[in-house]
Amino acid sequence: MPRDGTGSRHPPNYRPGALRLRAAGVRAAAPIFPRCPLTDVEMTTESTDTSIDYKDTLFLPKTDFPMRAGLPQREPEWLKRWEDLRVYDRLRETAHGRVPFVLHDGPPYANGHLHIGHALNKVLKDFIVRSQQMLGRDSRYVPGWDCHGLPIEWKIEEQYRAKGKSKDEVPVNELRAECRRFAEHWVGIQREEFKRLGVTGDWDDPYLTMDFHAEAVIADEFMKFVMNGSLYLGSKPVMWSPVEKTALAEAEVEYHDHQSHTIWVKFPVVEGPEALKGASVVIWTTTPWTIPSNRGVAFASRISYGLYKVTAAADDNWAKAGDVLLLADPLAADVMGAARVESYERVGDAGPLEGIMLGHPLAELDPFWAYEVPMLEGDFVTDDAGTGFVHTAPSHGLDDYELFVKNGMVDRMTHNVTEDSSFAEHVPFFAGLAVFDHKGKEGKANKAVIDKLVEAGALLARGRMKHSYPHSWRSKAPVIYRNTPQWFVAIDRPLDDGMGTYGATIRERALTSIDRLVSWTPQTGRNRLYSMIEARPDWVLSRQRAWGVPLTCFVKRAPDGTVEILRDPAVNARIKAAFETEGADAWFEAGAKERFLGNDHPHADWDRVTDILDVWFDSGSTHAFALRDRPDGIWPASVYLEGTDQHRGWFHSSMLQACGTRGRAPYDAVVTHGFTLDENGMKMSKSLGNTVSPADVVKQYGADILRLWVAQTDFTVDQRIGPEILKGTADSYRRLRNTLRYMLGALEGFSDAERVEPQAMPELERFVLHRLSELDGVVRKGFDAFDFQGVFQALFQFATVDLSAFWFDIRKDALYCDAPGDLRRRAVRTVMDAVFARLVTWLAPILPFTMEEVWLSRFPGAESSVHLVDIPETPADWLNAGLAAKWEAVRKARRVVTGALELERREKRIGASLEAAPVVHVADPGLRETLSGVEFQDVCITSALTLSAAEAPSGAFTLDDIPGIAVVPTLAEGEKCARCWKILPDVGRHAHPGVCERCNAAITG
RNA sequence: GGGUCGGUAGCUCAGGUGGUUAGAGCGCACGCCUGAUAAGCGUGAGGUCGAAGGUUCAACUCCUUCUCGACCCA
Repeated sequence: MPRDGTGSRHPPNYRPGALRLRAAGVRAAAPIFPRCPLTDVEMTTESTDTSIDYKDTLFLPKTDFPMRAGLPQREPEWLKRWEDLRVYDRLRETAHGRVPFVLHDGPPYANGHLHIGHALNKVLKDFIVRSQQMLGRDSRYVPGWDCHGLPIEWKIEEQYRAKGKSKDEVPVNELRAECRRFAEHWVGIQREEFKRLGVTGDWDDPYLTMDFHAEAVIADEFMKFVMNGSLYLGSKPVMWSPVEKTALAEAEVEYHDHQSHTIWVKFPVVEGPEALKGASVVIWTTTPWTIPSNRGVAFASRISYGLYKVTAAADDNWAKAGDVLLLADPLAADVMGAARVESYERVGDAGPLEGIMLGHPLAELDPFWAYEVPMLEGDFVTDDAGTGFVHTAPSHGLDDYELFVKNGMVDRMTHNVTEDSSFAEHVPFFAGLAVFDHKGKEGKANKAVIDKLVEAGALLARGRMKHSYPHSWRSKAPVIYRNTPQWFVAIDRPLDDGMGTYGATIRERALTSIDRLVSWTPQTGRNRLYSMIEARPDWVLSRQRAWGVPLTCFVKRAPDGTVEILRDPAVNARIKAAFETEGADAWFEAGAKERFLGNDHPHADWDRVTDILDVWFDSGSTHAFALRDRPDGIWPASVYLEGTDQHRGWFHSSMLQACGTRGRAPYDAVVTHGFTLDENGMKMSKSLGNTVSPADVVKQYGADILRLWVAQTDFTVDQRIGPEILKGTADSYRRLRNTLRYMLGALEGFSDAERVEPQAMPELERFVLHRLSELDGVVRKGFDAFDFQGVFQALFQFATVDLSAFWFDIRKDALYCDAPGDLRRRAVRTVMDAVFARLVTWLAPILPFTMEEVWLSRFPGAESSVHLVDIPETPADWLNAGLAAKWEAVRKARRVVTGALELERREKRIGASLEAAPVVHVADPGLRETLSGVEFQDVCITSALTLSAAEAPSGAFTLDDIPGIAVVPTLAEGEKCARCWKILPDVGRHAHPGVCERCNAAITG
């Protein structure tokens, strides 16, 4: 359709509803402007003064704030600025005396670059730290690093091997020094990577678990366990590589297929109900070599067991007619099949199995095995494979071991297998025979055991099977479970330490803390930690490694095998003092024993323990040296925040450690986040090529986009990230950025002199104040509940729906065209200023870079920073529920008008809404009065608008969900004001010929 | 294999104790504006609420099973 660009542009065939309106005899109830039916409108009139450009007389938004952010380039500039301004330190000075809030940092491990999980974690922490600060607290954050441990030690060993050296040739403290250098290197790198994300904190003085003070405190905390009697020397099965003759951690193990023997073995009932006399319990195992170390048989009471009698079998068969076997009912047929039984019958139920005693299958051959084998309830027993009974060797399996711990039978641990997986000298028949040889190939042990079982008549069947089996990832050789001496902390031993408020034992204190002292976000975390701590066995503290804090204690071994632990505060004090100045290396120096024992204890009697502490003890102790011992510290921490995997990790070890040394949890609140997956909800992996690294996001989009992604996601469960999602995040960012940009433009030159009191404002502005007050509550509550998603969503919707699409759109006219002294325009700018002050500070914890840019654009200055201010108070009396309800109704009515205009636009009868002057039929008198009081033509952005009490003519526009309102569109009468673009009848009657009355006055001044 | 948690439009999320045609924003399509312009406004199309059973007058909401995914453990 042709356009002349000068005024009204009604097509010749325009058929307005006005005719119908007139025909229906409707009279406008409250005409705002004279209105004329469209049939009376003349065709396009040439404007008389097209030569005059009134644009310069308008007050258009003015700002240098760029529409496009260029975050990747510009963010480093803000970082530099914050560093120069010493923002974090300055806040510490000015916030002194406020209510303290301390998020205690869970230390990441100092190796490798950051991945997306690190970024999520630290950004969430930063949301908390910044929001708490701006909410009026003294919010401190000291980042930390976990520096000891196996992964770093391996790296150094690898370097040695590459040079053809063995780590055994290297003096311990030389190795430790290498490890320290390695950790230092990565702490430096990670620190810069974290800072790049905009994370604020005491980056100049972080805590490291390898700081001398930290090592001294960790040792000191350990010695508290020595002194309170909870430490003991025990024995526990660990993954053991016979080839390398070393224990392996789970991470050092990989699973490959392995060909194993399978055997079905009979254990005769020697003590039990009459019905079971002469019967045998049948077990199935893939590790025949563990049979000589058998100490029990596990069953599950939820499984149904039966007594089965063999009625026919070949004469040369191991299973003979007349044998009575106990088997799980669902598995009986399988077992009989494997045993090549020709026929059998079920002769009865097994009955209760608790308390039944079995004999060892090799007991007949040698008194070595003449002990009772108890039947024990084990919840790990299943009836989907095997026999429904599990042969239990507490020294060679974790389930087995824990079952014995649970039943108080750890004294029955065996020591039958030596370092190279061969049987010890004291084991009859098998001494010297190995499970795996020095190359990891099958040894002679399994075959020998099977032969002896046959000889004893205890074998029911045998076979071979291929299954997934753990191997050393270094030698690729299969591993075994083997018990080794280890140091434990007793979880259930009552501690006489005067800290019994929440329980006598570590477990009691932990469980009470979980229930009564700690708040959980999300709530599911409570149960998770509770059930873990409720069920966990004693804490194994010792590792046979070099890079860590040693178990600083001395032992005396008595000839009967018992072990005494030295408990001397003077010795402990010497150790701590040495560590403070020299670090834990002091323990490994020559002469350390003599130095620490001093003259109080015969040096020959005592041995120095050379194991190092589980790194979980290090990080579990961070609350002692990073909170308690820092001048800026408080205890307990306000909050700990980590991934859900840390229920098993840091939350757990910190809890145990603190319950042993302080009698309660070291935190008041725990926040957990899920894991970050790819766009399809799959785990990220290099091989799948679906990884997203924080560095890539920062480079492509900027840190604020990554932070925005965090804010938009529900962090309490697993989140997704990927190209499409990030693109969406960047879109949201742009939308928000432009809204802020518009405010900057609209506020240009605003001064206090312009301010208007709320009472003097139009209702629309007071409605916006109401929304601010409402949002203030949402933001404060949301930040305190760590609900960043809720906060951001509320603010984003406010910015797009209430501001951009509604208030800004309506008030553009006032902002651009009203005279500067006009009360309405002043009210708009006053409210705009209030919106700005809040929106920018509310968003500052989430988008620190962009909000700083926005802030500086308005308040430039060398000392200016949004991060030095608080979220402003919002007057409670801005809240006005009545007004909110009223504007809810107004906006509904507006929707009907815009709907009607849209139809006109579709039909090409209008373009801009200012071309229209609709008649709005409102059935409800109350609503009609409301609309007449709010300058509804402004709200609808039409040049004129008529409210009518009359019944709507048929054909008037309505919306199903908004009854009682009908709209008849008509065209605005008059000429287009060359300045405000409204079509008004008075245009041409003023000194400035092409403009309306208002504009004429505005120009004239 | 066990335990825990989760699966609502293309994307990010809302949907008290079960109750009218399942909502929002973004994106997309279309239209408008051209004085927020690599912007702004409007309208619209998108969902068998992971699947199948069951309880109920009524289920996205309760139960069971299955499936997919994640974490922890084995």
